[in-house]
Amino acid sequence: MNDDAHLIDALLRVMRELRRQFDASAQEVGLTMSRARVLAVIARMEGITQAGLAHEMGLEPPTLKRQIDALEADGFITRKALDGDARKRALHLTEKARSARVTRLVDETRAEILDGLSPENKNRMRTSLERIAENIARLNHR
Amino acid sequence: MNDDAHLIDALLRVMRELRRQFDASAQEVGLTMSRARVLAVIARMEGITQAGLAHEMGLEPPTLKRQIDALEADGFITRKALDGDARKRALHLTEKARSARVTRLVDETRAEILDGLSPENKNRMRTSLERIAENIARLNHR
DNA sequence: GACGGAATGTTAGCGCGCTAATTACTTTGC
DNA sequence: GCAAAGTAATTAGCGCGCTAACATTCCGTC
Repeated sequence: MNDDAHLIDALLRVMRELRRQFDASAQEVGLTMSRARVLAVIARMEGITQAGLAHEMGLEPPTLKRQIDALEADGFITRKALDGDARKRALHLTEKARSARVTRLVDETRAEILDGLSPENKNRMRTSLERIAENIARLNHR
Repeated sequence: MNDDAHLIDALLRVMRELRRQFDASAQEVGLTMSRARVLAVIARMEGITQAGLAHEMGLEPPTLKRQIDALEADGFITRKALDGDARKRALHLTEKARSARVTRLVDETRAEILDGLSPENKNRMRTSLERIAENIARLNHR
């Protein structure tokens, strides 16, 4: 009971600190944690649409739109019109976003944050998180 | 490597969903997750100052100030001047905040979200989170 | 007792998540 | 072929985290 509150407190606190640290690192290349994550997904799925990206990341389209605007303004990505459907816009990385600096810095920061966690612990954590996600989904559909 | 990215993605996603669900539940009594957490800490430490509360929760004072303003405006807490120090202001719950509805709803929502996680899994998660927090702190002081 | 530094709280301004509502286009069904 | 329904992207507006900068009040030292 009280322990449960403590666990959720710890989760929230760690997530805040994680974001803060990641943002501080990402600042070196002109990014934030959220924007770096957007780039990472586009790198995996070049040409994806905004709706597709929002679904892939579990974000709402308006949230994503602002990141995409900022990333485009800063020269990390481009929006291209699609032939078949005038509503959709395909997203692509620029050379700037593909540069080793960006990807390496993100990878290194992530590794440092998870340093010392055994694969078993990571797997257990993933399993617990999935369970929590299921619980929330169940609550949601009721 | 890629698995680490997946783990952090899962963490971020679950935290977003957790906040969304908690906010939806808390709306019934006119609260949000963040504000419910503030009330919970004040309940444990009646008369705490804002700086003390910020430290206790790991939040920055300006972040807390807005929650306190809102909670005071909505009649959940009161600010009282302290005798010895004209800078400090002590925080107290009102009867409204102490009502069973508020505390029970928060407890129930938390329990539902963590339903089905064994004590061992919760402990392992806490341990892993502590490790991550240590890693972040180490990065920070460098 | 006056001065400089520390602590408390506040203000201003930004990033990132959300929902609700709008616009433009596509698809479906009659 | 056209109206209705659905989909992609956008706009507007809110909550919650942050940092930077400021006023006020204490406290320690001289």
